[in-house]
Amino acid sequence: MGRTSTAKEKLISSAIELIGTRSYNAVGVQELCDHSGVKKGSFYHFFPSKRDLTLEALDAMWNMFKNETLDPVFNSDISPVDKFNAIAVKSYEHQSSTKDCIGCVTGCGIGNLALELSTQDEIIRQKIEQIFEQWAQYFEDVIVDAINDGDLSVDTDPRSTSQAILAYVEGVSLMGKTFNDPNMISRLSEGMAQICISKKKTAAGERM
Amino acid sequence: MGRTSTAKEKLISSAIELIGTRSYNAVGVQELCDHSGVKKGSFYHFFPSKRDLTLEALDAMWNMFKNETLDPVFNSDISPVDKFNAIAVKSYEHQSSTKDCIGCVTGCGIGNLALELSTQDEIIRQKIEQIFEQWAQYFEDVIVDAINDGDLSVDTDPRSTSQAILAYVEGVSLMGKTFNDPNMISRLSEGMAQICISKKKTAAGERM
DNA sequence: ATATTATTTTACCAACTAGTCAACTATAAG
DNA sequence: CTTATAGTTGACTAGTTGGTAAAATAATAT
Repeated sequence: MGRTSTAKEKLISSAIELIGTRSYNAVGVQELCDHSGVKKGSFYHFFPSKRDLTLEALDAMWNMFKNETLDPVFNSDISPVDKFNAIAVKSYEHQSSTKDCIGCVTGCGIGNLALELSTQDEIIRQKIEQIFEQWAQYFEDVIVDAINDGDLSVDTDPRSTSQAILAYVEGVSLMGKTFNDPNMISRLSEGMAQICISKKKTAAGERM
Repeated sequence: MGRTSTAKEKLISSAIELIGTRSYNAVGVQELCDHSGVKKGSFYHFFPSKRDLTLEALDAMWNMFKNETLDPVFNSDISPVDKFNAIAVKSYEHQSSTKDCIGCVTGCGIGNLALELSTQDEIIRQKIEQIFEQWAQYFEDVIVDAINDGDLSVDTDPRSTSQAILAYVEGVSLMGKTFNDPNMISRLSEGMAQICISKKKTAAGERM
């Protein structure tokens, strides 16, 4: 009943675009509305607050990333290494085309919000924590596979290793954004592979 | 001539504290002044803008980190691995005591500003890029030492490896802040060591 | 002791912030 | 066609933002 609207969806994609390329605090409700062609009264008809929009934008970002990147790669029938490589290639291509398009590397929209808001908004922090846990789960599953296939040492701890890989992915994004250089991302796959290598195998002889 | 003042120093340390635990855009000039016990007119006597304060705060953060953490560790006469371990331990201790003190893990103040402002303020982005380059240089030097000592494969590319380690350090900080858990940082040393391990068969040293 | 200069203070600004509200309008369902 | 309801609109807060201008004050070098 009543009339229908696309305002909510438009606001969410504007939030992804504007907050994603700048920051939460640098983008105001008014700008979000102008960019969406929505009046401020409508904004507050659909969202109790700017924070609630951001929470929904975070969900949308994560779903897009899952559907367009994670699921296609991790559901495909390729080797664990190739899965990491595929993620690295997709990440590079994404940052690279963003740079071509708007002139700057924007990094990971989720990681950006994580650093900006984790100490300021507990609800948003928890949402991002959940997203990161799901994201790391993709890595963990493939690490378990690799251990079972004998491609990785049985000494590898899947959980902490998957978190380390996610940390590395986020760190590389941060470097790419800071240097405004997509090429920073091209080292991603090599580093991910190295993090997987269990230390214990070399404990006897080598120092590092 | 004229009178002397500590206002500038007080403003810089307030900036490090307040912007470091929240964010650039979340902390206003007025709050910086109140926290320093300095009037706004004095603020603009010493700094042309909030951005200029931030630039000086960034310098101060980097110098503190160098003097208190990097130099003591990297100038000491311990093995490369132990140097990485020492950095990891100091990072953990710092985040841990911050959490005890103010209730949250704040991560790396420089990395926080990097993600918040890199796409918005080119001058600040460049300053952080320079800091990261100096920081990576510490890692690069020790990697070269390790190669010369035979502790690391001669195939290791010191430059890209040092950047990868810095990426990992920043990524781990990001995870620690997002999960609000200093224990995230304790995996730091293991990951750093693994990133150093060169895959001996890699074709050529890719650029970063 | 004075002139010089660095610093402090107060009051101010225009633009912007997130958020509110009540009147208005379009529409889908009965 | 009516009515209930979902969505739209524009005007409006109250507080904050970064930044300015000029007068007042304190210290220092001469």
